[in-house]
Amino acid sequence: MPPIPRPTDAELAILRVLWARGPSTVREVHTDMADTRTVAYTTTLKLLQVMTAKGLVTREARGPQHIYRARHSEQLMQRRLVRDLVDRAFGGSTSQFVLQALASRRTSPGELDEIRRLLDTYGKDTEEE
Amino acid sequence: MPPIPRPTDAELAILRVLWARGPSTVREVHTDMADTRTVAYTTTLKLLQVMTAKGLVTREARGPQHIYRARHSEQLMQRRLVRDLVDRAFGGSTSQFVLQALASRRTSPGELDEIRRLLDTYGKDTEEE
DNA sequence: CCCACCCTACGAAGATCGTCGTTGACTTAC
DNA sequence: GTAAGTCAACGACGATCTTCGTAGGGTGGG
Repeated sequence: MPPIPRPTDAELAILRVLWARGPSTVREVHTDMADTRTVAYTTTLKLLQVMTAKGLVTREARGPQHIYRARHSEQLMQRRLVRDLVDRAFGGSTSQFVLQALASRRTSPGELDEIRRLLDTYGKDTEEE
Repeated sequence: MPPIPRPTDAELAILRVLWARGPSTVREVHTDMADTRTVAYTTTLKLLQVMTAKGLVTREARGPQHIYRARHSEQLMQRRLVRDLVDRAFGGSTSQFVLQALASRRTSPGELDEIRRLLDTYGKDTEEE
């Protein structure tokens, strides 16, 4: 599959650990997720194997264990997910999308300012497809 | 299931038709979607039956056929989907979310202005769920 | 040497999803 | 009244997702 598949919920949870920790072993990913969800070690392992086959992560052997790392940056994957949702649920309208994002939960004045700042500094770059 | 389930891709496509058309028969939904995807009539019917069981749509009999309507407004469902994605992929950070939304595709100056206007007029209301 | 422990690999079970064929009921046209 | 068309219902199949048990290989302690 040349195109990068959309990660499932469980896969996304693992990716978030990898983005936060950087390259990690299965054990590290698994213990890091134990706070939230409780699954068997082999479940995490299997997920990572499947994700490797899908191209969502890469791995390299180090001694007896493997080091996994997210194949795509967090930002790039986030953009993909956002674009996907905008297309599927908003007919491609970014402004409608942002509107519902603001309305989806009470946004703090601090975050509103942050967003305003983003809007102002936005408009120059469009790299990294 | 008391909580409203997240619609799947196929279900969301049907919901979009219902939101655009208003209450509709299976036939109407099906022919309306024929432009995009081509599936058998019974597939659309089955989806609508499943969605009725899930509580995503309601239906009422009119003569030999049923009239289906989306149970929740488009905006409310959009907010749900957005909140869900913000939680799953952005750790709850709305500003990061909006940033990637802007970066996800080239946003036209018109839309940027529109978003700015939304930001200004935002900050008063916080009703509805 | 053998036991405990860690690692990967693999298969399989159960659930959900999308798809469609078939059936049976009801209407309408001849 | 028979044939054609429309409709809802249902079962089933293949694909995918998530979960876990089991097996097998390697390493270290006693």
